[in-house]
Amino acid sequence: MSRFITELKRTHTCGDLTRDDIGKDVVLFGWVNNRRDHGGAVFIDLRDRAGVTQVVFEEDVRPEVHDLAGQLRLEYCVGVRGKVVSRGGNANPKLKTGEIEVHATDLEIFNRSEPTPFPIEDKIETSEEKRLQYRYLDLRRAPLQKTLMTRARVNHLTRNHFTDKGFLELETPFMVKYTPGGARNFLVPSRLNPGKFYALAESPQLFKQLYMMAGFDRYFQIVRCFRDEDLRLDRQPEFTQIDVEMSFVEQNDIFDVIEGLVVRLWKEILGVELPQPFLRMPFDESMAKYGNDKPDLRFDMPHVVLTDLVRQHDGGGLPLLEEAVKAKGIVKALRVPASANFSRTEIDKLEEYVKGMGAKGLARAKVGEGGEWTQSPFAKTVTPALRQAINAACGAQPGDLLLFQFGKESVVHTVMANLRVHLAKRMGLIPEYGSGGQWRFLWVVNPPLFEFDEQSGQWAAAHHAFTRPHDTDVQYLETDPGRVNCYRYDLVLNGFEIGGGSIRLHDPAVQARVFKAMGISDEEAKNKFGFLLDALKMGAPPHGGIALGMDRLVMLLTGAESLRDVVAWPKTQKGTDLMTGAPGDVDAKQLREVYVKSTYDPGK
RNA sequence: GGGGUGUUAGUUAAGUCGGUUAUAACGCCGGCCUGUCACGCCGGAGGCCAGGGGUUCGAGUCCCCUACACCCCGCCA
Repeated sequence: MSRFITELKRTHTCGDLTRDDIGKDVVLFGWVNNRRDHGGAVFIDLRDRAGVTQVVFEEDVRPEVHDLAGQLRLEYCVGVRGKVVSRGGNANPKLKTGEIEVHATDLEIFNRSEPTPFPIEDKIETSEEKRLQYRYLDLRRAPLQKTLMTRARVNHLTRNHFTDKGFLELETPFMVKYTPGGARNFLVPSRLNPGKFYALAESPQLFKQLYMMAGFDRYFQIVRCFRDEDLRLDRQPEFTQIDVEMSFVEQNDIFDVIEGLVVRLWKEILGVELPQPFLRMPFDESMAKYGNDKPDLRFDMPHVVLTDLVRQHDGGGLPLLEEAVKAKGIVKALRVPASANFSRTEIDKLEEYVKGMGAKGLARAKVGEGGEWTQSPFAKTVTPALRQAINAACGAQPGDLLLFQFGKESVVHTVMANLRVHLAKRMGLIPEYGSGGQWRFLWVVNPPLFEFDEQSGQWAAAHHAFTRPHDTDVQYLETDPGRVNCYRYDLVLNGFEIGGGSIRLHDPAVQARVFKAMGISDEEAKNKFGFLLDALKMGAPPHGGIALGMDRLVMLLTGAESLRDVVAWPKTQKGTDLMTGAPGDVDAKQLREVYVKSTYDPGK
């Protein structure tokens, strides 16, 4: 057998060797990244996760080793022993190790490789389907290796940060009792308890609060969470949170700790000094100017709210807008500067784009030299007064294009929020992916505690039922629930929500009033959250916390195009694993064992 | 549940107005080559054009359905 591994231990990685190592006898392990066979000399680029080193096999040194080297092909896994030699005038400046090469005296092929389904190169154009099917090959590629190494550093730095600040890394169960509200849970049938189910934890929320009640004071965990919801570019069914909870704190104390972590990560990983404190923006302002609670502030282009203006002008000759306002809808405009120079075809495409999000259309107006509107469904009927008022509100200049949405608030916000970002990408204000080197962090603060749920006709918790209302708003819990704002906060970066949390409600009396406002009876509350309500009654400290989306942080730190590029083993948009075929069938016996019967009918 | 984009050798792409043998590059196989690093040169193999149905004398190309992947809406406190 070979002396490699047992006797010949690895002395260096493929990224280590420099001019300082010339003359050394070294042992390298790795994969054949490229080969160039010149007959009498075979050149191999040997790759491991640290880098690439050129290895030379010369016929007149060790003929049998040279012959074996002739058999090498891409992705063969090999061990090499040889001498480090200067490349002199043949140095390759593209390689970290480019000043040297290894003149091989021994070679072992640990394993040959069939031709891989796609090349193991930094930039490939292979379909993501193929990449996910052979994920272990995709992960051999340097960009993904770098990303996962960055991910490991984020984990490490996070543990250091919180440990330094006196936090305890404590664990919470994944298999928990189903609690209503929030994300849909994955269910796990209980074999020992027929007909009963566990839920996979969508977050450690309740348990971390209970840690506070147990007196642990400062908790953190880098923890997997599970949500059975539809996937997106930035959403996976299992994902990782940096989960934090603290006792005896207010909102600002949470911000300090988290900003400290983020600043540290950006400094250590990117060498970027982030300005502190991060911007804080009220929820209402974010909704008005950007249409959502996760604005991308790398560019401006705010929404212009025209609802009141339309009302003041009694519709101003625009019956559609008048109707929208009367039906408690809103009217918004977006000013596209003349320099963007959209063609008619492009604007028609924009209209198709917004229709896909539920818009009825995309009303527009081109602003003329005298402020008049052309190419607009509103041009003929709008009163000059309203037109001028809208122009002024938008800051419209001749040649600008105004885009309008009106109607139901939620639709207008969704459409205009997405349109704003879509236009910015088209106008080159932000890159299609990645940060463009701009890091616009902000805290979105003071959102309402409740949302009105039209389906049930009830006020429902906008976030969760244990968020602490502002003390000054508690008085409106019974009379005007929509007016109650709360200590809830989201950390936002470049249009992505990368974290969210709240100060929790630790006062059982206020808690009871919150449940009442949501139409939840004492009995119902006890049934659903009894253990937590009990805990609140026995010396619960004031506490609050936050969870950061660790995968999203890494995605933004590395400029990855999607969460799938920062998760080692991700799921497809339908939640499947193309490599293993999960989720898969189980046989009838397994189902009987857990007292489950499938109602799925493949014929339907 | 809805809207959109895509699917052609192992891989990435081309394929005209529907026309007879579906091209190319990389990879793969065989041969040559001692300074390459996107090595080079000569030769070769490789295709259920995603699947099903339809229109047609004739379909990779036109139509319908399905599957899968991706982006978005809904959903995700």
